[in-house]
Amino acid sequence: MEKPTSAARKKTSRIQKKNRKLILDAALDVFSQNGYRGATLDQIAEACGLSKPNILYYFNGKEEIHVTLLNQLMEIWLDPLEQMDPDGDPLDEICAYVRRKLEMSQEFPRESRLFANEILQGAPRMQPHLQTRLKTLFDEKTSVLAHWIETGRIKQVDPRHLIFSIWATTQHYADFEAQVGVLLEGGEVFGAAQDYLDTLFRRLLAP
Amino acid sequence: MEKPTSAARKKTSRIQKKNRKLILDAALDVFSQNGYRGATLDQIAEACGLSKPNILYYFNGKEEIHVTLLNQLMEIWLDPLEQMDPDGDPLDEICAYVRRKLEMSQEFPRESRLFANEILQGAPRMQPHLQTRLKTLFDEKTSVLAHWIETGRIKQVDPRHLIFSIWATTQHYADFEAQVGVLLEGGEVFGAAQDYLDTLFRRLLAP
DNA sequence: ATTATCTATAGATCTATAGATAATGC
DNA sequence: ATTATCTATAGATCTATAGATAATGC
Repeated sequence: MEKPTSAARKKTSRIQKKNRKLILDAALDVFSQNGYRGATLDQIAEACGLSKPNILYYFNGKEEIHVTLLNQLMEIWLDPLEQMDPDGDPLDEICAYVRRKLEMSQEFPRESRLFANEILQGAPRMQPHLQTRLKTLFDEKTSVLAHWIETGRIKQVDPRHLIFSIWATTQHYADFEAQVGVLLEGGEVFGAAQDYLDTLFRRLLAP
Repeated sequence: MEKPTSAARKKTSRIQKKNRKLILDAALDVFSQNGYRGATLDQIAEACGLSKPNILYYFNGKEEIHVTLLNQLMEIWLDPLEQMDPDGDPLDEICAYVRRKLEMSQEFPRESRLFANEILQGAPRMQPHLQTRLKTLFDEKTSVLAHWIETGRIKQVDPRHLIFSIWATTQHYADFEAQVGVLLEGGEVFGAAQDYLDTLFRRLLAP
């Protein structure tokens, strides 16, 4: 009799999977552009071609859609930093990390903006994630950087602010795309950005 | 008989000025945290202690409040870059610019977030400003930077991406404060940020 | 038999206005 | 006389549900 909660559902049919994916993709569009409160189910329904009640058949509400997106996002988001290898060449590892982050801005600008929106609003739904998964990874990798500095393999800098500056410079191209677009007026953006950021961090860190 | 439009109003009484300021300050809180669509007149009314209809006595609607804020913001926002002196010492001028921008993040985080929210959503209300005032200033200052590079007073970089990276790294501390706060857990943030960014841009540019 | 979808609508929330009343400035 | 403020509410927009119907899987 009772409608199965999406969590308790046992079998997920092909249609289930497809429609959930459709909804999440449309919701990513809408949430990343309007923020949580600015987004409406109407917009999501329009974007994915399903009716509003049909969307609520797949998700228990607006918030559940948003939270599902943020949870998925966290994994994608941490991946590039996780890949930074403590045993690799320090400068190469850092520059490869910058490159991966910049590629994420190019390929997943909506995800970047969804994340920016959430943090900008004080991370009301993501703070638990930040305090656990992100914080753990951040501490781990700043230790790696600190060790590289101690052993003289890269120059002295504050590892925490180094990471912040990598995040800031790479995500800027997705989050502030509207501004970058106006100021550069056409032309290839990411190639030049890649060259610039590579130079930036090499000159900062090369011993 | 007709209610004077706020634009056409001739005299602005003391109460006028005070209440408009109260409203704009409250609106800055609300818009910067929730974005345009996420903000409500109720929240603004609550925050400034005036009734909703009273707010609409001073402004013709939600949008007018938002636009007024953005217009004021544009001036504050361009000021630090305008101050960069073509006749000063290049490296000092650039580092002083970085310092001013970082101070803005520290002293005016709400303004930074309001701006970020607007750009994140594709700058629907600010694009005209970007295309005129900002674009003009941007072109002017990238020329100055290009000239400094040609004459060998700072190292070779793409001036446009240099400015982007200054914006990104300095504004990050205001816009992503929720994240920075979780990861640094207390302690003085801006002093260390200032040192780091000074080092970053000196090592990038010092000839 | 279960899963998926639709129409209609309840109930909450929002922007904005109407219309009356209080406070202020000549 | 003009400026400032309030109560009440119209009208639009939103989330979510009820209840019926169609499509799919044994």
